[in-house]
Amino acid sequence: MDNASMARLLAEVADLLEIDGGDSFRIRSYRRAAEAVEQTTVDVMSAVGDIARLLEIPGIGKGMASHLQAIAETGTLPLREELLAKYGAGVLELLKLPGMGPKTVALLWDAAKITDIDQLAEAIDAGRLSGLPRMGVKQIEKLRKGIDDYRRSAGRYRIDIAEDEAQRLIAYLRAFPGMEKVTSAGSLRRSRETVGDLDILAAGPACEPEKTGAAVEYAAAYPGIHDIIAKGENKVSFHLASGMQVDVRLLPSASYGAALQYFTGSKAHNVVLRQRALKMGYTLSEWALARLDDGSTVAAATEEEIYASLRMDWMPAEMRENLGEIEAAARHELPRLIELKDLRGDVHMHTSATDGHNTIGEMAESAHACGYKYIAITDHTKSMAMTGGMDEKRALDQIRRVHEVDRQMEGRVRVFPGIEVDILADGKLDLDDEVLAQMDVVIAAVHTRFEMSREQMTDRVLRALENPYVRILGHPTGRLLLRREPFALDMGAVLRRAAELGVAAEHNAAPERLDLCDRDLRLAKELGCRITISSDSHDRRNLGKMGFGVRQLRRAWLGPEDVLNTRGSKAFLAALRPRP
DNA sequence: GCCGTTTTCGGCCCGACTGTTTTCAGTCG
Repeated sequence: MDNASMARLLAEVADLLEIDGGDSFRIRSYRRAAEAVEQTTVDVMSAVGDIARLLEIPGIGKGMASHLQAIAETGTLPLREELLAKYGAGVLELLKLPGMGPKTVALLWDAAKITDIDQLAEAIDAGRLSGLPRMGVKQIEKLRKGIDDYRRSAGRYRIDIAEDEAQRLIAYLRAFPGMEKVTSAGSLRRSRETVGDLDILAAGPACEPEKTGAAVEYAAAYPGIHDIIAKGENKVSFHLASGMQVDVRLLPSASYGAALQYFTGSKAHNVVLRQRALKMGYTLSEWALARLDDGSTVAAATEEEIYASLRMDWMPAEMRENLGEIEAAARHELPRLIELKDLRGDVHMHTSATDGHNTIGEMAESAHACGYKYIAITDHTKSMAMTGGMDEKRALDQIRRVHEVDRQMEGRVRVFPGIEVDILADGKLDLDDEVLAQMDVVIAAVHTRFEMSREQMTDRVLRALENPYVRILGHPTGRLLLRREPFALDMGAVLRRAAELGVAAEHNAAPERLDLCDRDLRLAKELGCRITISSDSHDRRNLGKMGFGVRQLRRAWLGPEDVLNTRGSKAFLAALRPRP
């Protein structure tokens, strides 16, 4: 078992203990241990024999070490089994509903014998919840909506999780002799934020027609399979343990490009492309681009040949949504899209002063190792109490330390003082202007998770933008993909005002955030609002991990000139709203 | 359940906000 799975088990115990009303400090120990196991570079599975190594991991003590040993041995731990037997596994899913915490789960379990989402939905419909403590009309309505949202989003997976699964499977398939080209297609290749199912294409000698038997059997024996949906001559479909559906297609090499084009989509892109082919006297399928009259193949082996035969330039998969890319490719006017290597700095990160794991110096060194020329240190402010957010005095101390590290780096990496300042309910910022004035990078961000009308939220952000020290609007849509409802915001109004004021909008590249969806990013470009991309790193190991974020930028057709941190440090600061 | 040297016991994390409470419990980050 890998660290991540072990961490998940510990986190489950924490959740279950919370429902059970356990000691809050003990619960936190399990949570901390879960985080520790996920973060540590120690491979717990191979270290369980050596208790001293486990104890070296901060947050793991004697008790937790023996739990880890139990997990390694049995795949679970007694406390978890005991609690699962009492409450059922469904309660863990209940916790994922917005507004549903351990106390409410316990209440529902206690008073209405509700142990999973289906039972909750049924109880709501039957009106069995009204009359329960703290279950007013609004609360029940919120739960009903939460269930709907949850069910709608279930079945789609965050891109980073899908990519992980795909890479594992691809590595497995490539190990089979005669399966040479293996790649993912579909929405994963197009870099959608979420992916419904995996499309994996494989070609090579073992995938040629009538020779696929052994390769099919091999694919169907993938260790991660939960159940097989279909198994044919050139296709195997199955579910993974996570519930994700996978289609593996075996293709003759001669048709690889046609299949890759076809299964990458999108559907809308393909429809228009096939119409274009027809007008030119061709027909396009997953097997080939062929002449209508005699059926002879025009192009099939590579995507480039197919697009070229349709008198178009090849385009990156991220663009294939029928949003004008076909016309642009036909006119040979496709824009150059931003690439990871264009980035020269990262301007949003946390240190151990608040909820990060590393010092300023460590972040600076890691940035240098990533090839960055500059970073900004942007810890939290005081109203983010749980993160140890900084008050004015600590913020000033932090500025001094940042300048010190900046000097020590001797120009290898510039280190700018900054802050991720919280926007309070009235639109005011959570730090005095005199302190903000000393920061190079002031990111104003909404951290509320409370329901607020679209108008209120928009108003709140607009007011914050008026503060002259704000230079970047942090993760404006506040989306936590697939987890909670995004808060509604009039993005048009906010981005337009930001553009007027010279405030840049931040695209948070952390895969679980990706705050600006491609639609918002397109909107920003349209409204002339500049963009920054940041890792929001809380750990130096996440510095440089901007790949998924950059792929979203590419989906919005953004080029290096649209994104501010493709510029050098001076040009970057100069491009932000001027400091008063 | 973890941690530490002022401690091997007694700390550990807090503020904003909502709903339903007429004074506060619960959720969230």
